[in-house]
Amino acid sequence: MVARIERFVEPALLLALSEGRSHGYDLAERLADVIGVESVDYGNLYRLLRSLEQEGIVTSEWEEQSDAPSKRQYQLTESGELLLEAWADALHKTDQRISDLLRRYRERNPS
Amino acid sequence: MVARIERFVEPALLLALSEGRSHGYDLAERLADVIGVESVDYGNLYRLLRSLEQEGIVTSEWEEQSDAPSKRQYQLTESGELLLEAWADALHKTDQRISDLLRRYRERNPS
DNA sequence: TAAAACTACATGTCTTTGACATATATGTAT
DNA sequence: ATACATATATGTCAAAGACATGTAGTTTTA
Repeated sequence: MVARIERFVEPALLLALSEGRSHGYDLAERLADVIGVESVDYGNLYRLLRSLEQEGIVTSEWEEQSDAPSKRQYQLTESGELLLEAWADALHKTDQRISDLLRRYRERNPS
Repeated sequence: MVARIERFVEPALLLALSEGRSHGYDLAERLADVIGVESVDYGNLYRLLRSLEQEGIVTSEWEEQSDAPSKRQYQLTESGELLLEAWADALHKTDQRISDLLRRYRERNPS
Protein backbone atom coordinates (compact mmCIF):
# COMPACT_ATOMS: atom_id res chain seq x y z
CA MET A 1 0.00 0.00 0.00
CA VAL A 2 1.20 3.43 -0.81
CA ALA A 3 -1.33 6.23 -1.05
CA ARG A 4 0.94 9.22 -0.99
CA ILE A 5 1.67 12.17 -3.20
CA GLU A 6 5.14 13.56 -3.48
CA ARG A 7 6.86 16.12 -5.67
CA PHE A 8 6.54 18.76 -3.04
CA VAL A 9 10.19 18.93 -2.33
CA GLU A 10 11.18 21.36 -5.05
CA PRO A 11 8.53 24.03 -4.43
CA ALA A 12 8.88 23.61 -0.68
CA LEU A 13 12.63 24.08 -0.95
CA LEU A 14 12.20 27.19 -3.07
CA LEU A 15 9.77 28.57 -0.50
CA ALA A 16 12.17 27.77 2.35
CA LEU A 17 14.95 29.54 0.48
CA SER A 18 12.76 32.51 -0.33
CA GLU A 19 12.44 33.04 3.41
CA GLY A 20 16.19 33.63 3.58
CA ARG A 21 19.48 32.23 2.38
CA SER A 22 20.75 29.22 4.23
CA HIS A 23 22.76 26.02 3.97
CA GLY A 24 21.64 22.49 3.18
CA TYR A 25 21.63 20.99 6.63
CA ASP A 26 19.55 23.85 7.98
CA LEU A 27 17.28 23.90 4.96
CA ALA A 28 16.42 20.28 5.65
CA GLU A 29 14.68 21.40 8.83
CA ARG A 30 12.81 24.30 7.26
CA LEU A 31 11.85 22.02 4.43
CA ALA A 32 10.47 19.36 6.75
CA ASP A 33 8.48 22.09 8.46
CA VAL A 34 7.10 23.43 5.18
CA ILE A 35 6.14 19.99 3.92
CA GLY A 36 4.84 18.81 7.28
CA VAL A 37 7.05 15.77 7.72
CA GLU A 38 9.53 14.76 10.41
CA SER A 39 12.60 14.78 8.20
CA VAL A 40 13.81 14.85 4.64
CA ASP A 41 16.54 12.87 2.92
CA TYR A 42 19.83 14.76 2.97
CA GLY A 43 21.27 12.96 -0.03
CA ASN A 44 18.40 13.92 -2.27
CA LEU A 45 18.30 17.43 -0.87
CA TYR A 46 21.95 18.14 -1.66
CA ARG A 47 21.56 16.68 -5.12
CA LEU A 48 18.50 18.83 -5.74
CA LEU A 49 20.39 21.92 -4.61
CA ARG A 50 23.20 21.13 -7.03
CA SER A 51 20.86 20.64 -9.94
CA LEU A 52 18.98 23.83 -9.08
CA GLU A 53 22.30 25.61 -9.10
CA GLN A 54 23.13 24.25 -12.54
CA GLU A 55 19.81 25.63 -13.76
CA GLY A 56 20.47 29.03 -12.25
CA ILE A 57 17.66 28.74 -9.70
CA VAL A 58 20.02 29.13 -6.76
CA THR A 59 23.59 30.24 -6.22
CA SER A 60 25.93 29.02 -3.52
CA GLU A 61 29.12 29.99 -1.79
CA TRP A 62 31.21 28.26 0.83
CA GLU A 63 31.39 29.79 4.25
CA GLU A 64 34.35 28.78 6.40
CA GLN A 65 33.65 28.08 10.05
CA SER A 66 36.39 28.41 12.62
CA ASP A 67 34.95 25.78 14.91
CA ALA A 68 32.74 23.63 12.68
CA PRO A 69 32.52 22.07 9.23
CA SER A 70 32.25 24.56 6.37
CA LYS A 71 28.78 25.46 5.23
CA ARG A 72 27.63 26.01 1.72
CA GLN A 73 25.18 28.89 1.74
CA TYR A 74 22.44 28.85 -0.87
CA GLN A 75 20.63 31.87 -2.18
CA LEU A 76 17.54 32.00 -4.39
CA THR A 77 18.11 33.87 -7.65
CA GLU A 78 15.68 36.12 -9.51
CA SER A 79 14.97 33.19 -11.78
CA GLY A 80 14.31 31.09 -8.69
CA GLU A 81 11.74 33.60 -7.46
CA LEU A 82 9.96 33.35 -10.80
CA LEU A 83 10.00 29.59 -10.63
CA LEU A 84 8.50 29.73 -7.16
CA GLU A 85 5.71 31.89 -8.54
CA ALA A 86 5.07 29.34 -11.29
CA TRP A 87 5.01 26.63 -8.65
CA ALA A 88 2.47 28.59 -6.59
CA ASP A 89 0.17 28.73 -9.62
CA ALA A 90 0.63 25.04 -10.29
CA LEU A 91 0.01 24.15 -6.67
CA HIS A 92 -3.14 26.23 -6.63
CA LYS A 93 -4.46 24.31 -9.62
CA THR A 94 -3.43 21.03 -8.06
CA ASP A 95 -5.24 22.02 -4.89
CA GLN A 96 -8.43 22.59 -6.84
CA ARG A 97 -8.06 19.34 -8.73
CA ILE A 98 -7.65 17.40 -5.53
CA SER A 99 -10.72 19.13 -4.10
CA ASP A 100 -12.69 18.27 -7.22
CA LEU A 101 -11.54 14.68 -7.07
CA LEU A 102 -12.47 14.36 -3.41
CA ARG A 103 -15.88 15.90 -4.06
CA ARG A 104 -16.47 13.44 -6.85
CA TYR A 105 -15.36 10.67 -4.51
CA ARG A 106 -17.81 11.67 -1.80
CA GLU A 107 -20.70 12.19 -4.20
CA ARG A 108 -20.15 9.05 -6.20
CA ASN A 109 -22.53 6.14 -6.25
CA PRO A 110 -20.27 3.12 -5.79
CA SER A 111 -21.17 0.27 -8.13
CA MET B 1 10.52 24.85 -16.38
CA VAL B 2 8.30 22.25 -14.89
CA ALA B 3 6.06 23.21 -11.98
CA ARG B 4 3.66 20.32 -11.99
CA ILE B 5 2.51 17.70 -9.58
CA GLU B 6 1.58 14.29 -10.79
CA ARG B 7 0.94 10.95 -9.14
CA PHE B 8 -2.76 11.43 -9.41
CA VAL B 9 -3.23 8.70 -11.89
CA GLU B 10 -3.64 5.81 -9.50
CA PRO B 11 -6.28 7.35 -7.20
CA ALA B 12 -8.06 8.90 -10.16
CA LEU B 13 -8.17 5.55 -11.90
CA LEU B 14 -9.52 3.86 -8.79
CA LEU B 15 -12.19 6.54 -8.55
CA ALA B 16 -13.09 6.14 -12.22
CA LEU B 17 -13.39 2.40 -11.72
CA SER B 18 -15.44 2.79 -8.57
CA GLU B 19 -18.03 4.55 -10.72
CA GLY B 20 -18.50 1.35 -12.68
CA ARG B 21 -16.54 -1.41 -14.39
CA SER B 22 -15.08 -0.55 -17.74
CA HIS B 23 -12.25 -1.22 -20.18
CA GLY B 24 -8.94 0.57 -20.63
CA TYR B 25 -9.68 2.67 -23.64
CA ASP B 26 -12.87 3.99 -22.09
CA LEU B 27 -11.24 4.46 -18.69
CA ALA B 28 -8.69 6.74 -20.31
CA GLU B 29 -11.49 9.21 -20.99
CA ARG B 30 -13.02 9.03 -17.54
CA LEU B 31 -9.56 9.33 -16.08
CA ALA B 32 -8.74 12.45 -18.09
CA ASP B 33 -12.02 13.91 -16.89
CA VAL B 34 -11.30 13.09 -13.24
CA ILE B 35 -7.79 14.51 -13.39
CA GLY B 36 -8.78 17.49 -15.48
CA VAL B 37 -6.46 16.95 -18.42
CA GLU B 38 -7.06 16.49 -22.13
CA SER B 39 -5.75 12.96 -22.36
CA VAL B 40 -3.72 10.31 -20.59
CA ASP B 41 -1.03 7.98 -21.87
CA TYR B 42 -2.52 4.65 -22.93
CA GLY B 43 0.71 2.73 -22.51
CA ASN B 44 1.13 3.73 -18.90
CA LEU B 45 -2.56 3.23 -18.21
CA TYR B 46 -2.58 -0.37 -19.44
CA ARG B 47 0.58 -1.11 -17.51
CA LEU B 48 -0.92 0.37 -14.37
CA LEU B 49 -4.06 -1.73 -14.81
CA ARG B 50 -1.97 -4.89 -15.13
CA SER B 51 0.05 -4.10 -12.03
CA LEU B 52 -3.12 -3.27 -10.08
CA GLU B 53 -4.48 -6.62 -11.16
CA GLN B 54 -1.37 -8.38 -9.89
CA GLU B 55 -1.90 -6.70 -6.53
CA GLY B 56 -5.54 -7.73 -6.40
CA ILE B 57 -6.84 -4.17 -6.67
CA VAL B 58 -8.76 -4.90 -9.85
CA THR B 59 -9.86 -7.99 -11.74
CA SER B 60 -10.33 -8.25 -15.48
CA GLU B 61 -12.03 -10.43 -18.03
CA TRP B 62 -12.05 -10.38 -21.79
CA GLU B 63 -15.29 -9.50 -23.52
CA GLU B 64 -15.64 -10.65 -27.11
CA GLN B 65 -17.22 -8.21 -29.51
CA SER B 66 -18.88 -9.45 -32.66
CA ASP B 67 -18.12 -6.33 -34.65
CA ALA B 68 -15.16 -4.72 -32.87
CA PRO B 69 -11.87 -5.51 -31.11
CA SER B 70 -12.27 -7.46 -27.86
CA LYS B 71 -12.38 -5.41 -24.72
CA ARG B 72 -10.82 -6.25 -21.42
CA GLN B 73 -13.25 -5.20 -18.72
CA TYR B 74 -11.82 -4.14 -15.40
CA GLN B 75 -13.61 -4.27 -12.07
CA LEU B 76 -12.54 -2.80 -8.74
CA THR B 77 -12.20 -5.40 -5.99
CA GLU B 78 -13.07 -5.04 -2.30
CA SER B 79 -9.39 -4.47 -1.68
CA GLY B 80 -9.45 -1.79 -4.37
CA GLU B 81 -12.29 0.01 -2.62
CA LEU B 82 -10.25 0.04 0.58
CA LEU B 83 -7.25 1.40 -1.27
CA LEU B 84 -9.40 4.15 -2.73
CA GLU B 85 -10.48 5.07 0.81
CA ALA B 86 -6.85 5.24 1.88
CA TRP B 87 -6.12 7.42 -1.12
CA ALA B 88 -8.98 9.75 -0.20
CA ASP B 89 -7.45 10.21 3.26
CA ALA B 90 -4.01 10.82 1.79
CA LEU B 91 -5.37 13.28 -0.74
CA HIS B 92 -7.21 15.16 1.96
CA LYS B 93 -3.96 15.56 3.90
CA THR B 94 -2.13 16.56 0.75
CA ASP B 95 -4.82 19.12 0.05
CA GLN B 96 -4.27 20.68 3.46
CA ARG B 97 -0.50 20.64 3.08
CA ILE B 98 -0.73 22.44 -0.23
CA SER B 99 -3.06 25.01 1.32
CA ASP B 100 -0.64 25.49 4.20
CA LEU B 101 2.27 25.86 1.81
CA LEU B 102 0.41 28.40 -0.31
CA ARG B 103 -0.60 30.36 2.78
CA ARG B 104 3.01 30.42 3.90
CA TYR B 105 3.99 31.56 0.42
CA ARG B 106 1.54 34.45 0.42
CA GLU B 107 2.40 35.54 3.94
CA ARG B 108 6.13 35.27 3.57
CA ASN B 109 8.48 38.19 3.67
CA PRO B 110 10.75 37.60 0.68
CA SER B 111 14.40 38.25 1.48
C1' DT C 1 -11.05 2.14 -53.28
C1' DA C 2 -7.17 3.79 -51.00
C1' DA C 3 -5.85 6.54 -47.23
C1' DA C 4 -6.82 8.31 -42.89
C1' DA C 5 -8.82 8.11 -38.50
C1' DC C 6 -10.79 5.65 -34.69
C1' DT C 7 -11.15 1.75 -31.37
C1' DA C 8 -8.49 -1.26 -28.38
C1' DC C 9 -4.52 -3.29 -26.26
C1' DA C 10 0.31 -3.56 -25.63
C1' DT C 11 5.74 -3.14 -25.31
C1' DG C 12 10.30 -0.52 -25.35
C1' DT C 13 13.08 2.97 -23.60
C1' DC C 14 14.40 7.00 -21.14
C1' DT C 15 14.29 10.59 -17.38
C1' DT C 16 12.98 12.20 -12.97
C1' DT C 17 11.85 11.54 -8.23
C1' DG C 18 12.44 9.54 -4.13
C1' DA C 19 14.05 5.62 -0.78
C1' DC C 20 17.73 3.70 1.37
C1' DA C 21 22.58 2.89 2.26
C1' DT C 22 27.04 4.55 2.79
C1' DA C 23 31.23 7.77 2.95
C1' DT C 24 33.85 11.71 4.77
C1' DA C 25 35.18 15.19 8.09
C1' DT C 26 34.86 18.04 12.27
C1' DG C 27 33.28 18.92 16.92
C1' DT C 28 30.99 17.74 21.42
C1' DA C 29 29.25 14.89 25.06
C1' DT C 30 29.43 10.55 27.92
C1' DA D 1 36.91 5.24 23.41
C1' DT D 2 32.21 5.63 21.81
C1' DA D 3 28.42 7.83 20.49
C1' DC D 4 26.10 11.74 18.81
C1' DA D 5 25.57 16.09 16.21
C1' DT D 6 26.85 19.07 12.35
C1' DA D 7 27.62 19.27 7.41
C1' DT D 8 28.15 17.69 2.67
C1' DA D 9 28.19 14.17 -0.61
C1' DT D 10 27.92 9.68 -3.74
C1' DG D 11 25.97 4.99 -5.11
C1' DT D 12 22.22 2.21 -6.21
C1' DC D 13 17.56 0.86 -6.84
C1' DA D 14 12.46 1.13 -7.82
C1' DA D 15 8.41 3.65 -9.20
C1' DA D 16 6.09 6.98 -12.07
C1' DG D 17 5.57 9.20 -16.09
C1' DA D 18 6.89 10.94 -21.11
C1' DC D 19 7.32 9.61 -25.55
C1' DA D 20 7.68 6.40 -29.37
C1' DT D 21 6.20 2.39 -31.62
C1' DG D 22 3.65 -2.02 -32.79
C1' DT D 23 -0.56 -4.83 -33.84
C1' DA D 24 -5.19 -5.52 -35.36
C1' DG D 25 -9.77 -4.60 -36.65
C1' DT D 26 -13.45 -0.95 -37.98
C1' DT D 27 -15.22 3.26 -39.84
C1' DT D 28 -14.99 7.51 -42.24
C1' DT D 29 -13.64 10.43 -46.03
C1' DA D 30 -11.44 12.21 -50.04
